[in-house]
Parts: sequence; structure tokens; C-alpha cells
Amino acid sequence: MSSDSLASETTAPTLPAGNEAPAKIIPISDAHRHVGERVEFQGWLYNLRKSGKIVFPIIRDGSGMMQCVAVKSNLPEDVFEMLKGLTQESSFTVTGTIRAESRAHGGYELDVTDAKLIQRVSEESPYPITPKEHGVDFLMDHRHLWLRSRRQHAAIRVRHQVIKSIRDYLDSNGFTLVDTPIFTPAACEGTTTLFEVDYFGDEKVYLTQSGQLYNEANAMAFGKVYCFGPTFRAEKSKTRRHLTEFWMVEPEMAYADLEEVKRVAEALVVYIVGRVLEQHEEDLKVLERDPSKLENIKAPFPRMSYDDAVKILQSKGSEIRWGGDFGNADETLLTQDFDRPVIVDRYPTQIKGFYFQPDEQRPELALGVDVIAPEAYGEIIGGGQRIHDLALLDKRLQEHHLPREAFEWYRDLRRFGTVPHAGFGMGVERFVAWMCGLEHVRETIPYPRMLYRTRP
RNA sequence: UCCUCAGUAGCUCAACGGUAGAGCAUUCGGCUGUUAACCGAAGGGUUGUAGGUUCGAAUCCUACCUGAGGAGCCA
Repeated sequence: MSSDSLASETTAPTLPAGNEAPAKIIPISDAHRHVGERVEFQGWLYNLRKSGKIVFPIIRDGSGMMQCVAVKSNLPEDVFEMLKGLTQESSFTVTGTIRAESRAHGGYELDVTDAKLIQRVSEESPYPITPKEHGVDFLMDHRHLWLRSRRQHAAIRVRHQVIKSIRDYLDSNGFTLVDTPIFTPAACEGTTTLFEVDYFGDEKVYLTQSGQLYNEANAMAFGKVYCFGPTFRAEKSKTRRHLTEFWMVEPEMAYADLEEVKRVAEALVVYIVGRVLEQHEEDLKVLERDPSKLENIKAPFPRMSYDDAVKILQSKGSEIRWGGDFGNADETLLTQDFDRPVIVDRYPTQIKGFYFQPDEQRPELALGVDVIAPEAYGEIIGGGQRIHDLALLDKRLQEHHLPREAFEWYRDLRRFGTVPHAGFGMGVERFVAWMCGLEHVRETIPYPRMLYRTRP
């Protein structure tokens, strides 16, 4: 029997005898609330096991999975044959009664009374991602299909929760979302790491690598603001924690200092972790993430100065010297004795951006802060207090060989009612990788953009 | 940009100088409780590309292509 005739034979399913009302269409995730009821699921075939006159199709609908039980003697011949012949990821709907069943994953099962084929995946080109193992290259080439797999599905759901929690936290703590542009006219700190875009031929613009400068203007207008969007870095970086396109949330606060940044960053992290643990127990299980690693993430986080961090690293055998930035190995060393993120502040001015406010007591230090996640997940937050004095800003622009004309609007912020202000940026993908215990950030974003990968 | 590693069936891998194999996927057959089901059978290959060494190359050498991991840099 060909797939065509199967399809045509099942387009008008025979309803069970009697005057039964049509079954209610529900998401699989709601199944536990409909035990004993006749319902319909709409989805795709995840896997099928068959044993002669009984078949067990597992349907997934995006909200969950459900094992169905189709018994030959209880079904019209064509419906049973259709189910028996389903191939992986064929789309179909199935009607039946939900029953608690300890033998099934998830604890429930559907006794099938009817089913309808939407499209059968043909045997000439079967679904490429099988239930067995695959390599990274193959999976990345099939990212658009890989998202249907259990682990990827779980990781993207955690990503959703991280983003939602960030917004919930900031929204309920007085922050206003004020978006910053993605096309920007000039580099924030040099052009080497920026993607250049041809803007109607006559002007060069770049894809943003940070909304921070605009955030500072927005903070002077709204007090507490944040921007949340994609960020682009053209560095030819090729490691498990890099993407060329990633999402970053950047809160910025007027009348705030370095201490306030540390407090907000810590509270934000604690809030998100709590929500992930509370809402995504099942997803973490699918990801084989040990939740006890996250249960410790509570305030206060250990705090240390850059000075102390360098001393600690040297005592642990790092080659680092005062004045240098931490490498990945250093970040791992620094956090290995702690079960929660480490906050490091007051970095040497020369390794930080031009806009950092210097320490009053020690002007060679910038009031910058990084939050470094445990378990070798690295820097998840970077921020600090910004320069609010015009004369000092001008001095820094000169030292960094930045054209003053391009920063006129930014200088205005220091002319018209300047106030101390501070903020930070947090990378969503690194945060999600940490929550999920993933090896690589590429699985934390639906369509990762990397050095040698821009498709699909 | 640099260093290291890898490209063999649709997928994951084996064969390491002498006739290219297995599991999964697909098709056919069997099985009324399967859990990456199982059992039997079938089809499926220009061994990344181009040269070279050799009687003989998937295997050794050179270059290139593609990808992965790491360094630097970053969230």
C-alpha cells in the first residue's frame, strides 16, 4: 500500500459509533488534567514500537510526549495500518482516552480510538535525525530539525525562562525597557571587532556590540533602563563559549555606583536561577543537569578585588601578572573553590574601556566588575560605574585616540545634568549554558552564528 | 590569525599496505505491553578533493577543501 493511498483513505476518519461529541484538542502537557477523558492530540511521530497486533506510537506536540496504545482489534483496519506504517516525524492527529499508566514515560498513556494522517514522511528521504548518536557537524547542518529533539527542546525552553525571568525581574524593579539601535555609526572601542554593513553605499555603519552608550542617554531620561537584544562581535574566536551573534541584556541606572551594580547583578542572577529550578525540573532532568549545583546559587556571592584575585591566582600557579586580564584557565581557577559565582571588581584602567570611572583612592583602577560563573562557565556579567565628568571623559577619549566629534551626543550627557551612573551587561547564552550544564553555547540559541557557521 | 585533531553507506563507527564491514535508519516478513523494543531478510560505497610512493593505497607522503577542540579576545 502506497503512502498516497494511506493518506487519501484516512482524510475522513470514521467517528466512533453513537452520538459522542468531538474530542477536545489539548496539548500533551495538560494530559494529567484530563485523565479518563476523550481527547485529541495534534503532533508528530517521535518513535514507534510495534508488536504484531499492538503498536505504541509516541507522539510529540511541542508541549510534551505521550505514548499511545493502538490495538488492532479495537480500531478500524485502515487506522491501525496507518499507525503501524508511520515513519519518524510523520504528522498525524490521534484521538483516545487518557489513562494513568506506570509503564509509560510520564505516567500517562492514550488508548487510541481514532487517528488521522496529515503527512507521512516518505521512505525515499526519511527523517535524518535518528534516535541514535550523531556528530556535531551533522546536527548543526540540521539545526532546523535538531530543535525537535528532546535535549535541544529542553535547552531552548530553559532559554525562554531565563529571558522571561530577566524581564520579569527588571520590570518589577523599576526598570523600563528602552531599546538601543542595532546599526551604529561608530565603534564603541575600536572597529576591529565589529561587523561592517554597507549603508546605501555612502556611509559605513556597524552592527552593535553593546547598547551601553545609548543606555547611558536613556538612563538620564528614564532613571533605570535596560536594553535587550542581539549583539554582534566579529572576533575570529572559536571556542565553546563564543558566538558571533548573541543576546545580551544591559541594565543601566542613573544615580548608581559600583556597589549598586554588584547588588543588582547578584539579585538578578539569584532570581533567574530560582525560577529555572522552580519551573524547569523536567527539562533539567532531560539535560541531565544536577540541580544541586544550582540550588546553592544564593546571595551573597563571594566578592574580591582584582588585586586579591591576582594574588589568589598566583598562589594557585597561574602565570598572570598584575595588569593582565584573566584567561579562561584563570577564571576556572578563581571559581573552583566556590559553589556560586564570584564577583571581582576594580580592574586596572588599561584593560578596561575608556568610559569607566576611576577609583577615587587609586586612579590606576577602574570601577569595573565582572561576575564569573562557577563550573568553568566563565564571565557571565561585565559592567561598572561610568565616567560622569566631562573633562575626564575628554581626557580618556584622547588617550584612546577616539574622535571627539563622533562622541558629541555622548558628551552632552555630561553637559546637561550629569550624575554618577552605572550598569552592566549579561550574556544570555552563557547563562543558559550554565543553567543547562551544556558543554557549548551553540545549543542555547535556536540558530547559532559562529565563525564557520551561518547556516541554516 | 596560530596550534592540535578528524573526514569511509543517509547517520555513528570498524577495517591501519593485500577481496570495504557492523549497528541504527529505510523496505519486506514475524510477534497483543513495547521502553534507543526484539527476531529474520533485502537494498544501500568514485573511502573529502587533487597529485605522489608502491606490484597493490581507505591505510604511507604532499597540497588543498570542510569541520571540530583549544589559544589570543570576549558576554
